[in-house]
Amino acid sequence: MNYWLMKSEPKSFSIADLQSRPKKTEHWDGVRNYQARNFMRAMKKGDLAFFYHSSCALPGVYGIIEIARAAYPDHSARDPENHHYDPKSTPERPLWDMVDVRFQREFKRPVTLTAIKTQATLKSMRLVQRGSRLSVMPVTAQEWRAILQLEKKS
DNA sequence: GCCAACGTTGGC
DNA sequence: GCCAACGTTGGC
Repeated sequence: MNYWLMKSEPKSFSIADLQSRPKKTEHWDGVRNYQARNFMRAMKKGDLAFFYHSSCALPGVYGIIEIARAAYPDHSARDPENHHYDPKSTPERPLWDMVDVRFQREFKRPVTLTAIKTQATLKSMRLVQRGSRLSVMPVTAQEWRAILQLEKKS
């Protein structure tokens, strides 16, 4: 089983939005970065991910979601009306993928980016590396446990 | 293949 | 709104 972190702007899609969906499940579309896409392709059903809120008052990890379906073509890439439309993606050769995620739980209090940055054991986390802008990234088992520890402390 | 210009991300 | 950092595009 692998661990991940997935970013979303809560204005567009928050962990509360996911919880309110039928079966608490939604597809994670709109990823248009090759490295992030490749990470999604490496995801397996049953993997766990942190739901991270970005570009908001309090950026941080807000809860835990589960990968409910492995990567499959992101149809939003072929919709000219969609903000993430990409004409390079065709039915024969879909360029972009998405996964389905299911709500698992929301933290009582978020583990903020600030808290993560000040935690010595999380200094090497990809999230806080200089210039790291990936919206989907792997998390090690140690980092996963450290974040859960921070949740308890908060 | 180089690289300038441009677009995007995301914290602050 | 600013801006640093990075990715992508496209002319040459």
